[in-house]
Amino acid sequence: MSTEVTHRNYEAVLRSAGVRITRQRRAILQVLSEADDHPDAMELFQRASKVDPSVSLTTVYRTMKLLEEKGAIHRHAFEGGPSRFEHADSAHHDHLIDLDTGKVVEFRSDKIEALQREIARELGYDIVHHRLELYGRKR
Amino acid sequence: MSTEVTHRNYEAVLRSAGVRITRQRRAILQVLSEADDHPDAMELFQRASKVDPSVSLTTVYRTMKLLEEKGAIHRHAFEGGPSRFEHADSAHHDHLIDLDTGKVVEFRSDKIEALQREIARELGYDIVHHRLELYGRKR
DNA sequence: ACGCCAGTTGAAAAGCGTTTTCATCTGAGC
DNA sequence: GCTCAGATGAAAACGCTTTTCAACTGGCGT
Repeated sequence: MSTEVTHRNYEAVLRSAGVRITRQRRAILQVLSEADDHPDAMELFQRASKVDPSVSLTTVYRTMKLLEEKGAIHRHAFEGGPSRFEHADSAHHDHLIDLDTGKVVEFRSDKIEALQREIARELGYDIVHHRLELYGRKR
Repeated sequence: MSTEVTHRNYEAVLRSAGVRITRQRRAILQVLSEADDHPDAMELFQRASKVDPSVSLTTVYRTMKLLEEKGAIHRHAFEGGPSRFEHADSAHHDHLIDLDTGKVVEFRSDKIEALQREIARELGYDIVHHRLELYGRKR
């Protein structure tokens, strides 16, 4: 199923980057492919430890850095907390963070994206990337 | 002139918060009121040190925290760098960061603001605050 | 199968920006 | 001037992340 495929994709990314597929990395990639939330390094470490207790937090950070450089994952530094990671294969979206629960909701607005590009152009710039985060509370 | 007025405003904010106006705070407030950029704590420390060498980095942090709590300044944590501060008295705006120079350009879009509120409402949320940063390069 | 060795590992230390601790000082109301 | 809660600087602690380093191992060649 798709978990398997995604998993293999991560491995393929690393393999084609010329890095070794170790026991620890396999555990981290599995956890990563099974995650449908936005885990931070500590959460990934705890989940991966259950798959393979030999995984260290250091290696989680190293692997995330690798995957980020290869473009396989995205790193988000939401306000006042550690970096959170998510698959890069999904379509672009921004985030709404629930201030009470910490829950992260994804959304997407082509209108806003277009307006951003327009504003940047007026200022004489091309956007390389952006960060749009809404912090709110349930009505 | 306006620098004086702004300076006095900061003092008034602190005074009405029941805190003491010390030599060190006066130096920091002066530097802050003369700044028209987005300095970080280290930059404020260096500028304030010239006004009064007895100012410490610790006190800069403490004073910024105070002013932030009182709503007199805004703190921005742009990607991969220390927090940067700016006066809170200007109208709301977002930021475009020049990836080559680090320069920060302010902009404002009521259309984007309205779309953000609309999106949050559709998701069942009220926005408490948001973060919109464009990272780009000169065309 | 086996050896080799560059790449990888965990543990510990270091890094970085920021906050906290603590003993000493000082602003500002009397 | 006195007084003392509040402020200070220096140093330590903090939280997250990266780096160092000696030991280990994946995966190629044989």
